[in-house]
Amino acid sequence: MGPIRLMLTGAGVTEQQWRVLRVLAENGVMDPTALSEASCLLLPSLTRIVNYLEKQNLVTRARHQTDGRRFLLEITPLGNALIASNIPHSNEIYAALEKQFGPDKMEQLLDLLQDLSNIDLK
Amino acid sequence: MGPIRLMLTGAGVTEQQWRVLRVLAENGVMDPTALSEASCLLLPSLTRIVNYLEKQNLVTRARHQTDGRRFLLEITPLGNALIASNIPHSNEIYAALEKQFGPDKMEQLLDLLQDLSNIDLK
DNA sequence: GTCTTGTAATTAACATGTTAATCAAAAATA
DNA sequence: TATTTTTGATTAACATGTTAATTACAAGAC
Repeated sequence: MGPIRLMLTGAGVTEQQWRVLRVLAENGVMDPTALSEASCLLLPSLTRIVNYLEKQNLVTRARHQTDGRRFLLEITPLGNALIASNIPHSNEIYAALEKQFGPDKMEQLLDLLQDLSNIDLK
Repeated sequence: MGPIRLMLTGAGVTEQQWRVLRVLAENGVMDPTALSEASCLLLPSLTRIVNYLEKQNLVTRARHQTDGRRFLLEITPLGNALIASNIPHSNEIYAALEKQFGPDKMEQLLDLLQDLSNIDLK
């Protein structure tokens, strides 16, 4: 995935940081558990990533109003700007990949992977 | 992949260490470059893994006779014993997965992944 | 209300992923 | 042959993956 890596290097974020920001941009406020699920990251990794993104003023962390265990994460305007200025290029790269691979094959592949991940051995 | 992780924990190795040992058991003597390719690891990761496996007396490292830059890696009898005593269980797990997923779908999936990895987005 | 149990998130410790820099040895070139 | 270039492997630095332990708070049971 060379082109994607290039785009991310230009944006100054890693794959995982990009994924976290993109999910937050799409979903608005989320708690760490939901965000980790949606961004395919384990909680310990997400904790470190959010710590870093918070220092860069790309996301904010606030305590939940009623449940003192939970936190609420939200992307900042700076974070949204980073996404907005790179998402077109990102989408172009994905579209080019899908076109070259074949939209039909892409759909087959995603279906098969979904089926595989639903398997519970035993 | 819970069952595989369980097996590996029982054997006392990680996924990557297991892969390196298995490839060496199947292919005999290999240099780091070939081994990294065959075990899907980048060279820096492989270097660390081989360092560890060498300390555990699971592999040996020797200089190449004619090319002073290269090394020759080989699995030890202890390493072979580790593989031999766990490979039957490993094969059972894979067979169960293939059966539950469907051998036809498994083949389709592997073919699609191979095609995808062959794509070179210019 | 106290005690127990469960849950959300973090921290700790170690292994691997990733890119760049380094080093030694081989190969190519003048 | 001396110089340059290339190659094989390692090291360095930082980010993430992974499992276990820990902490703080919430919810239930008594």
